[in-house]
This record gives sequence, structure tokens and C-alpha cells, in this order.
Amino acid sequence: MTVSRVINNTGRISVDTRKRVLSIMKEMNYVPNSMARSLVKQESRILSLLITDITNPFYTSLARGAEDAARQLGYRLLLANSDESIAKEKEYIETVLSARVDGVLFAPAGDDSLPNLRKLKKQNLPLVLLDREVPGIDCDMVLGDSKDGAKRLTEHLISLGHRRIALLNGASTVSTARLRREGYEDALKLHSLPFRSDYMAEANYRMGVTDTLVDRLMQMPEPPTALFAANNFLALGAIRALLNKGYRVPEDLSVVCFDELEAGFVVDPFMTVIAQPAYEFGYTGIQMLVDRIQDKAPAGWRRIMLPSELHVRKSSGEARFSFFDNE
Amino acid sequence: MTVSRVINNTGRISVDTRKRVLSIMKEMNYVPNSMARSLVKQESRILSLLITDITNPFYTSLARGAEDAARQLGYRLLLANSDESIAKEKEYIETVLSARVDGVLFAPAGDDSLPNLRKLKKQNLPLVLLDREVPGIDCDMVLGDSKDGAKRLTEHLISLGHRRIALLNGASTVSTARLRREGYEDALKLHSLPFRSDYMAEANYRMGVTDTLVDRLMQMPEPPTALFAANNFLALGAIRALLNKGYRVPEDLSVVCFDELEAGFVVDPFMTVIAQPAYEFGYTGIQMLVDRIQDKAPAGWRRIMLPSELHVRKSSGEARFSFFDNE
DNA sequence: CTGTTAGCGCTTTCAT
DNA sequence: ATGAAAGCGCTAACAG
Repeated sequence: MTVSRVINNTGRISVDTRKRVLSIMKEMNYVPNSMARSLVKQESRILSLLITDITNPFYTSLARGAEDAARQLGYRLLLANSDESIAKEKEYIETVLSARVDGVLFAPAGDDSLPNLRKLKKQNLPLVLLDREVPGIDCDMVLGDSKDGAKRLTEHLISLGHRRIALLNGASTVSTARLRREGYEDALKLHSLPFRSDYMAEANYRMGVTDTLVDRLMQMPEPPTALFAANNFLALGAIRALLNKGYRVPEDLSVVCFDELEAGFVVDPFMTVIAQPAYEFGYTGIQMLVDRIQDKAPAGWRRIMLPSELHVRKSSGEARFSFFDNE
Repeated sequence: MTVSRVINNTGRISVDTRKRVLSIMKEMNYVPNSMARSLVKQESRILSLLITDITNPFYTSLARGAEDAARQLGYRLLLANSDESIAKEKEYIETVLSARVDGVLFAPAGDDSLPNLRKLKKQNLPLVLLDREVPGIDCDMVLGDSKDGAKRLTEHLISLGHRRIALLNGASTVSTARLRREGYEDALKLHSLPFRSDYMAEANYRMGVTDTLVDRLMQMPEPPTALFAANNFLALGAIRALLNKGYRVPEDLSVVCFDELEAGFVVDPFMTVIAQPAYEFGYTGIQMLVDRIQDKAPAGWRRIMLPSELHVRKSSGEARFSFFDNE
């Protein structure tokens, strides 16, 4: 009818009819059905964002950025949470596919997300990968410089006099974990320090650190004097385990990590971190996605690498000498 | 066609046809269009959750609870974030209404959410209010016992010897803020302590505490020796301001608050809090909502009040005497 | 067991 | 400036 024209402010309509339509709309509490509209227009103006841990401030900041960008560009944002689970990710793919969203912002759980992502690509759905790369998938991406950040964090520890630096890493199936390890090894090499596999530990990014793991590290004949945790929650888990066991940070072990700790660091700015611009991850991601949807994007895939900052705080302190050290 | 029957596993279908259909579906990467389906079925199997601050661990835990419950009950969850803004809330209402979701879980920004909520009710959309009440709206609710929690927190301070206890409250347009103030006043009255309006301050729940505000409190002739903050972020903001100004917690000022601080308290369990079961807020809310949708709910409105726990930690210490005190 | 018809609420496109 | 017809992709209700 003419109603459609009124709603969409399109075509010529007499002032009178418009008024009448609007008043009747009010009267009967009419709300347009966006599904019906999407069905015929073949677009939903909905974008979707998948994060791996809604509990982690890195991802909530990212979500806020994505939300703001989406709103400004006239899209709605569907937010979902995979809990680092490939299975939930798969469910999620089904949903967004059948919901006919216009594009997807995707923080993959890891390399095993490949089949999930392939499915997405097969439908030609515009896709931007966030934070983590997945070998085998070519698409737009917004990443941090994990390798460089890890290197700077490790060098910070070395500059403090630490020679025995442990790495508490995420699963090696996640690109950021691999790169952070590389950066860590690079820094060691650069300063002629040996890489010791017994200083390596792996855990889930979602706070999967156990007391046992910390015990193993601290009860070695030559325990580390510093620990580089690959993300904020890993660091928190490690510190909790350390305190449980009666160790102090940084006196007994310096701890540094990737990603800011918002609430945590406010009480008493504590953690030395490489802070990534989480909000910009989301904001930039949505911009790239919408560019792609509206065919304003360049032909090739874009790969944006956002800079990070080293914040030195209290969790990292000077190494104290011991007879184990050679230097 | 027959395809619909295959997809929905409904009606009688020969094994052969089913196989053929499935294989062709695979071949052409067919994905059912859930909008078209919802259009005819008049239900979307989508629930929607609005929280006021995606950055606050209380709400992210709540969201995880809602997510889990929704998944288990066969619904999808659309997550959104109002930033405590009535305007964003309004936009959101438009969205969920036109998206024809089956029900809404709603944490209102405050009493001014009333028109927004009325709009929702006018469409007869099943609605569950979360965490905050709104005068004028009758519906299912999941709440915490703000008054009792505030009372217990205040009494904790009193039992520590504090007589001059300030209240840093949320906006008085939010029901929880009003109730927390009542609980605070009750505790004072019960212990024959005077209520002093100059010990009251108001700020936005989203970390809107300024150094000025803290200054005003601390530079009074009789400054408070303890501060009760109405939520976690208010406490964090206050502590940050205090540390900025060179005060120590709890030595110079004890600080306690509502709601847990997840990440924050892990580093070194610090804040004395009334912890609310955030996850259960979300989980229970979805259950009530789905009951309502499926007409399994009782006739009247249900109002569930979830219990909270007092966790005494380091941010609250014994009051030290001063000549200002009478007792 | 499978196909047909109709219609969910909208937006084209083409009349009037 | 307004209306009529057709169809987006699906399912309910009947045929066959």
C-alpha cells in the first residue's frame, strides 16, 4: 500500500495521506516487520560479531567498538560468544547463515575454526577475521602485532635483569599463541639467552591455569624469575596460583602479560602489560566489513595490524642475583 | 515442497527421497532462511537480552547465564548494550519489536525507562525485568535484595568500629540505588548513628567518580572513615581517585561495595563486597521468560529475589579512633 | 508418501 | 499521488 511509502519516506505522498497513515499507525501500535522487509529486499542490515570470551575485558571493549561503528553506519549488531569452543562456533555459523545477516565479524577459537570459516565463505558472506589468523582462510583481518608485543614484553624483563623467563602460552592451535612464542624466542636469541622448553607451559586462554602448573615451574632446580603470560587471564590465573602457594609478585616472580585488565588494574595499577587497542579492533573491523558489503573495499584482502603499547607497572621488578645465574 | 519436510523431520518421507534431498542440499550449499520461516510461523525462537553495561563483570556473567539457559531451551539470544542510556534503549526497543523476537530480558537504565517498557508491553511481548524495578511496570522480575545487602555491608563497617560512613550511590532514578540507600540508612538507624546528607554522593553506575567528589568527602572537617559504594565500578572509581590523591585503602578509608569484581579481585582478593549471583540472574530470567512464552507460567507476575553473599576482604579495616568520635 | 494452494508482511514494478 | 499485482522463502492445510 501507500503505507510502505510513508514508512520509508519514499515516493510522492500528499501531506494529508501521510498524516492519516501516521495517526492510524500510532493508533493500532503498528510496528513494521523487519523480517518481511529483509525477505524481499534480500538484506537485513544486521551484522554479527562472534567473540571467544565475553568475560574478558579485551573482548568486551572490542564489542563496544564494534557496536559503536555498526550503529554509526546504520547496522544492527548481533553479539555472540563462543567460549573458545569450536562446537559453539559451528552452531553460531548455522544461525547467522540462516538469519541472513549482511556480514560477520569473527574472532575464531583457533586453527580448527577452518571448516566453520570455509562454510561461511562458501556462502559468500562478507567476513572479517579478528585478533587471530586461521591458516587456509583469506579474508580481511584486524590483528595485533603479537610477535612484536611479545618481543617487547620479553625484552622488558631482560632489561630488568631476568635471565630465566618462563612462557605461559595459549594453545598452539591459536595463531596469537604461536606468534607470541616466536616473539619471546626472538628476544631470548637477541640477548643470547637459551630457549628452555621446560620453561614453557600451555593452557587455555580462558583462565585455565592450575596450581599444579605453577608448582612445576617454581619447584624446578632453577626456577624462573619471571613469567610472560600470553594473555591477561592467563596472568591472573598464574598470579592467583602463586599467591595460593605463598609466593609474592613481583618479589618471587615477575609477571607480565598481553592485554589490559581494566577493572583489575584500577584498584592499584599492577600488571605490566602490552595493551592492545581493543575498542579499535571492533571499530575497525566493522568499518572493513561494511566497506566490503557496500563494495567500497579494494579488490585484495586487507590486513590491518593495530599497534600496541607497553605499560610498565608493578608486577615486574628487578631480578635478584642468585648463584644459578651466570652473568 | 518435500524439502521442508526433510528439513524439519516432519511427516512421512521415504528414505530414498530424504537422501536425495539431503545430497542436493549439500551440493548447492543450501541454508534454510529462518526469516521466511519465522514470517509464516509467527515465531522467531529468538530471545533478546539488554544489559546496561557490557563492560561490567556483573552483566557479562549475567549474559553468560542467559546464553546458557537460552541455548538449553532451544532459543537464540540477541545481546545488546544500552550504556545506561534511555535513548539507546529506545532504539533497541524498535529493533526487537520489528525483529519480532519471542521475548525480552531487560535490565532497565532506570525509572525513565518507563515509556520504553510500556511500548514493549503494549505489543504484548513477554518481558522479564532484570536487576532493577521500574515503578509503573508490572511484569516478571529477577532481582537481588539491594536493601538487605546494603544493610549487611553497612553493618559490617559499623562492626569494624566505623561511625562516619559515606555512601557513594548510583542515580536515585535507579531502584537499586534507592534501596541500597534505604538499607544503608536502616543500618545507621539500628545502631543509633545519625544520617548525614553531607556523607552522601551520587554518580553514574558506569564509573562516573571524579577526584573532585572524593576530595569533597575527604576534606570535610569530619571526613568519613569508611565508604559504601553502591556498585563495583563506583568503588573502583573511588579507589582510583583516592590513590591519585595519596590516600590508602583501607588505612585512610575503608571501602566496600555491591557486586563482585571478577578479574580485579583475583590478583589479590581485595574488595569487601556483597556478591550477587550474576549468572543466575541471567539464567533464571531466561527460564521465566520461556515459561511465559510457552504459557507455562502462573497467572500472576513472579518476582524472584536472589540471595547475595557478604565477602569480607582487605578493603575494609578497623576504624581508628580520633577525637571526633563520641563513642 | 508427495505435491498443490495459499498466505505470512513487506517491496518492487507497473498501472492509473 | 495512489493502487494492484507479483513474489521474497517458507510452512499449514489439504489433496492426491
